[in-house]
Amino acid sequence: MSQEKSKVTIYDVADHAGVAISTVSRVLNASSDVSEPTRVRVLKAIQELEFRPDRTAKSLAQKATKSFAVAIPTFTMPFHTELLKGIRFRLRNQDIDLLLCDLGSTSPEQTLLNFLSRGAVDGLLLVGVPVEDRLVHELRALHAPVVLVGSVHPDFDSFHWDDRTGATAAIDHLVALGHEHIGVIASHTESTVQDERIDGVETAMKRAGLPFGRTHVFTGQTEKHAGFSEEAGYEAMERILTEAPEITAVFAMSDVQAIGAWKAVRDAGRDVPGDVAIVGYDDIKSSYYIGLSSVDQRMHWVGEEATRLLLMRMEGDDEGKPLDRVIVPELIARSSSAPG
Amino acid sequence: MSQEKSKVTIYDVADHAGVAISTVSRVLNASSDVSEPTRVRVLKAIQELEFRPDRTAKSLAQKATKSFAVAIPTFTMPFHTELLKGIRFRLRNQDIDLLLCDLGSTSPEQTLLNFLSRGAVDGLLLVGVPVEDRLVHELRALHAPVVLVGSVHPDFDSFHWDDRTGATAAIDHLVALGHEHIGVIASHTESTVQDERIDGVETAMKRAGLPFGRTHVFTGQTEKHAGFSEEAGYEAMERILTEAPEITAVFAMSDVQAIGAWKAVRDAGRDVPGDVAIVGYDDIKSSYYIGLSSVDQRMHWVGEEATRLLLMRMEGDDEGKPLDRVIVPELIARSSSAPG
DNA sequence: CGGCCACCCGAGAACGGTTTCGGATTCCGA
DNA sequence: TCGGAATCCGAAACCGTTCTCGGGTGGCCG
Repeated sequence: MSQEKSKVTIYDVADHAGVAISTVSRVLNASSDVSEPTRVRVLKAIQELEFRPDRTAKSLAQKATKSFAVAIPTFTMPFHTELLKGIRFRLRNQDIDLLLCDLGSTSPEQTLLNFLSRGAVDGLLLVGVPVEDRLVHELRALHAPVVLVGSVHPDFDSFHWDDRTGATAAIDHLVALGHEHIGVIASHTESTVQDERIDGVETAMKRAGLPFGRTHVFTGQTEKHAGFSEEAGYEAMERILTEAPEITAVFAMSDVQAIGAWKAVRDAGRDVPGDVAIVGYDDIKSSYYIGLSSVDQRMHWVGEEATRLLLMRMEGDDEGKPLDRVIVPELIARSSSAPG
Repeated sequence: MSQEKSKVTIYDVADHAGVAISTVSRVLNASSDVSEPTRVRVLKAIQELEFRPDRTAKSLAQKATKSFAVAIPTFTMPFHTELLKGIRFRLRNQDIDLLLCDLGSTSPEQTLLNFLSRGAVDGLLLVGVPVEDRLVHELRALHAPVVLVGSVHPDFDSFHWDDRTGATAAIDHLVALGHEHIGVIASHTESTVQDERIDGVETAMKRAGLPFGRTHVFTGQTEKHAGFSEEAGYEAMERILTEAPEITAVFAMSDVQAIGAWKAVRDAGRDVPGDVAIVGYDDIKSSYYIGLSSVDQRMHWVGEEATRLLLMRMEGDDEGKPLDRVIVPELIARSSSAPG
């Protein structure tokens, strides 16, 4: 057991095999241009010395890292899990490493800029971050392909959702069940995503000839997770039950909020869907377990496709214009909004 | 807008500022030994050229990547999510990147070996992989600190669970509720973890003077996720309901299986916990939502602490013997095993 | 006025690979 | 027998940093 302290390099292998380092390199990269006898000699030397090429050096020389990053605010949120599963699925036996950059919920922008300033990645999957001018500039400086998920920009490939239609589907469903007074549980933060969904709600309600206004939107006061938490949903529902008892159906901006709302209804001694029907958004795994109706964004599929596209770009497939794919969410009806 | 095609290097900056590259490097690394006037001159040059130091080159020169990997079989499994949250929590504002190596459920060993052969990381958090001799050798070749989670080896730091006690706690709980015929839902794969838990069950049953044997262990036939899936739990429960109707309480090896079992009970027109009480394992988020009793492994805490230790090791803190921390799981009683 | 010590900064050698370029063999047909 | 192409392989440049070492200032003291 020759317990070498220092790392064995390509030079050691070359010495041991009696060849030049370039030959060793050729063997490593399965290049042709090397005769069988010397090939096995080098291979034997590699074996005996237990040589492992250094990843960093290789990256520097080849100007490629064989890895890409997915930057995402709080990757452990339940609805991102499905996305990650999709990414991972596409990556199986691909010999490409995945760098996870969690942007945190506080200042995603800053974290991202900080991260990008390093250029150590062959591609970037940017999830759920609105792309502003300053950011565009930085992304270009990456000199690597970028695929956007959940946001749009003319300069980059993107996958994003038709939030308006998603919300409309939820409302149409509730209206079809006979509900006339529908409340919305939203987060207290500003976001275009949320605005569009509320817009969709308004459209659907108007189309059904039902009243809807800002007074039908409720929020919890909890700061946790920017108002997307279970607690926030619980609080919002409490307010609905006391301030707007005429409401018989609730549409929440996320399943997590919806779950909180459900709990509030139960704690108030009321019944779901008997007294209040509930529809959430995201269709996380738990919703399936507990029977919460929800709007499915096809997260897994998006993860897969976005990764596929990114890999293509990373292999140099430029083919003109950036792609802009719009995903239309679909409602999944379950027991939390069952009829009757 | 000087749209440089090629990347701007430290040489360009040096030229532009009229200094040597070593000086630029000094400025970058906040070293002293550089006078204020030249410092601002270099800084200005960096600004104007929008210079970003290359991460790969830096890593090569410094022999450090400022990143570590967590290798884990299927990182999207719900009970790993909490672990990742803990890791991430410990990493906030740390300027250390996280490399995710998903080992897949098929041949984790091989994937890991393949991944390690690259040595591009300052440390490794190895989760849920039994450490055999061949692997030990490879891990040493990493020349980087390794922290084990969910397995043990005398040569490495490790965090692992006292599965025996965890199982015992679950059984004690059910026994205390008056159950005398208790079934176990297990996966059909071999694993020391599972063996130890079943061992714990036996001990607890024996202590309570109740019968227990291999005939009380049930599995589903689904191959999905090596029998740790919801489907497998469902199938196992079906078998229990028909083959062993005397059983009034079930202990499942994972919450996911328990959820499947619950569904099977419901589909059979029976009641939880009235007809069958259920206790799971892992305490995933969904369990909290649906009221499933479970054994908590303190995943978040473990993730935090393991990361903390790894970071310490990465900073060169060797301090003698590897640490071996045993975590004692605790039972969380909820409605799926409520009395009466 | 000479010597010594800080203080800055530049030259150049690493770091561990890839890749271009050209030289030395060998093989073959003329 | 010789020219030329094909085949293998070595020398050296290169990737973009860090870091060691040493040299040139200027100030201060004897």
